Amino acid sequence: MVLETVKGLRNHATADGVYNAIVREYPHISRGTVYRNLKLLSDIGEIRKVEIPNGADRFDHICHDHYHARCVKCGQVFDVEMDFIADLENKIKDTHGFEIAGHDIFFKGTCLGCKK
Amino acid sequence: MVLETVKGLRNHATADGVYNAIVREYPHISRGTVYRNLKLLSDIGEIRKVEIPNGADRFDHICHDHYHARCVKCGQVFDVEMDFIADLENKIKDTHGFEIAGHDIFFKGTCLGCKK
DNA sequence: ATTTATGCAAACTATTTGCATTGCC
DNA sequence: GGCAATGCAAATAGTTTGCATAAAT
Repeated sequence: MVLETVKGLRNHATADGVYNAIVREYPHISRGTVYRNLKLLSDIGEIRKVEIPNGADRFDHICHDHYHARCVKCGQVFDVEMDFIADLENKIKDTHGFEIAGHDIFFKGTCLGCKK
Repeated sequence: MVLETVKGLRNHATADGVYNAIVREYPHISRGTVYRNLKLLSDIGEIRKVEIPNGADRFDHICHDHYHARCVKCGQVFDVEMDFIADLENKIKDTHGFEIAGHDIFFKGTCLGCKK
């Protein structure tokens, strides 16, 4: 049910958003269960956990690798239409032995709604 | 004193790290004061606050724009030796009205110490 | 019956804030 | 005296966890 909900809410739902969506139909569910299942689902790769700097984690149904933008006013997270730079880590001059496993890019700014 | 300490600890200190460093010499200082001064100093641009996905904020003395890598095992944050991509936001195909103010790149992986 | 998941509440981490108090010009 | 900075504790947000109960196999 958590999986269905994450897929349904397309907008990078927070754990709390998922909980709120589910609790409307199943008032007995607890936050603990939501968190546990979100963790489980992202561990097995059914959904993706997007860790946001200075903000609650977001959960998205997996599609392609992509970047995110966060509005500094309302905190909403948006997908960024930009090609994924698969070879970005090759641009690092010296990793000093750090073994890179991946990267994320976050843009910050003001969303359309908050500009008004 | 908070400023001195952030400059002294070069390694992206957390607020707690700054507090711990100061409290050794001034046992009376409170976390609240450290947080308040860290905020103040980063607001006026004396230090830089680096907001980390899924981790405590880090504070650094300002130098150039640069990216960070975080070890998934120990949580330590490292500077990445890579040119800053000033025009990265120009690669976005359609911002949908989102006004970009800046970006950050985070690499994740395993540091030298934790690989052993 | 035995494993597994759930609800609930408490704990935890990082941070902010209200408020009385201290220190300074 | 008056104003800003501090200490302290409580409040907050997001998340995890221990444990007894309830489901599922």
